[in-house]
Amino acid sequence: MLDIKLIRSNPGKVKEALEKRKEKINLDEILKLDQKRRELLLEADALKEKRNTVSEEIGKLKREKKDAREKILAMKETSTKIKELDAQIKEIEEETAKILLEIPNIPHESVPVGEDEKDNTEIRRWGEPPKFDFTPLPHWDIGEALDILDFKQGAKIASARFTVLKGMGAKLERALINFMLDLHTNEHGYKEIFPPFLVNSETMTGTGQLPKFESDLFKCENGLYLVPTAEVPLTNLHRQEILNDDDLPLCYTAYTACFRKEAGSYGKDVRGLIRQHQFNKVELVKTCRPEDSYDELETLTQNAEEVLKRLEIPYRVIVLCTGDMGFSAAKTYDLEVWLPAQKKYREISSCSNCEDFQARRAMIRYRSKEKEKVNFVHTLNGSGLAIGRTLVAILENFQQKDGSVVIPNVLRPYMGGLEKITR
RNA sequence: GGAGGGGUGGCAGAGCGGCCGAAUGCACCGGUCUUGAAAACCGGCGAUACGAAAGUAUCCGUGGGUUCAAAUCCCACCCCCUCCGCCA
Repeated sequence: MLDIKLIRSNPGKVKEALEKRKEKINLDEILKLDQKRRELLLEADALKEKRNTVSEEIGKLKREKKDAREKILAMKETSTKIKELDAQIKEIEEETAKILLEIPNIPHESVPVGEDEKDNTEIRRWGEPPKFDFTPLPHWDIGEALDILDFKQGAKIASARFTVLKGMGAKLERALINFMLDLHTNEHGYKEIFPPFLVNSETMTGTGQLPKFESDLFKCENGLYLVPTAEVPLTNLHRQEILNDDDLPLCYTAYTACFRKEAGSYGKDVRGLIRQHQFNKVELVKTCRPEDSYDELETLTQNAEEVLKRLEIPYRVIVLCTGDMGFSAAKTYDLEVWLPAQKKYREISSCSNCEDFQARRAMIRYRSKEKEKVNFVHTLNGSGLAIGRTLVAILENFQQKDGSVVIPNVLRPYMGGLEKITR
């Protein structure tokens, strides 16, 4: 959520920034509402002040057993007027909130301006794409041949975009989760959290999934939603709290299953594990002081990169352009892994600084030691990493001519010492 | 699912419809004392909105209602705790 004061004081700049995201938003209406609200507030406050003083006088008269009927009658009228004004103010505030909750974040000045993914810019590359003396297969072929991925069974027991992992495939998935959590907790200083996979609508609103993106979410009949990412529960852990300066930054990591409807992605990545309704992910979330957030974004991104380095999977880092960024983000780095069968880099992690956008929605604040002032924190999140896509990268990059797949060194302790998955 | 109890400031915990934004304790901040710290003593100490400021208004789980006036009375909902039932 943007600061209404920012919109009020600098509507031109806000509009310009939002246009960089190719977002057409009319700020006139919200400015008009804001103006009206302040006028009504002034009027209502004056009447309330009057009511407060007169009510006190009435109390005094009554205690002295004097007649207060005239004042009471006059206040009855004032009270009615106040009620009317309050109702109007409330309506305007609801209307304002409705608009404000649908406006995306303003991009950071360092973000390249662009239309869509073709305007994202590469920052760095790591590792060499492997050379094969045979035609590398896509992971779905490798997985089915090894009998570790079963797309048919997934479709049978659930629907399309669900997959069953079997045998060493299931174990590899589990190994990846454990390896990543161990790395982030033991070496990167994150605290491990195991949150609920279902959350309420306030929580979804706090991080920006609601109200605008309800159609992307699975909703239960009791009103709870399945989490689309652990970013949601982790960031909301401190919703409506005022945090202590000394406790920042808070660094959390969590494994959760993630659930997405993938509405609007018909025909995209229909084969394989790339785009599923349910997938596993280890997430990184930081809550920090505003002045630290861009440094924290760099280290968070490096923490995610470290996973790929240890797994020896080639990747590149790109910075998303203004037109390709998510709703809540001010700046986003994507990590993309090399997939030999597609001969392409594909997204495996997205690391964002949301600045105070989510903090303002979720009312996450901290008390600054020096200034003795309450202020919004900045929130960051990143995948560290998406498990299913990491499994894809391993299958495709470490495939052998005989159809087997070599297990990356760091995962072997998690696989009971297994070096290779064979039929 | 059934029965009972309860939601007040960072925490604990008072609160006759008007003198309650709210006692008190702890925590925290500043000061005195001390070589330094602790203790003791003195002082300060919620958030939000509007406003240049002074200030004014609002907030006692949430939403409605009664009243000139609600933390306090009424209604609905949510959450927590205890007991019973069911269950991994």
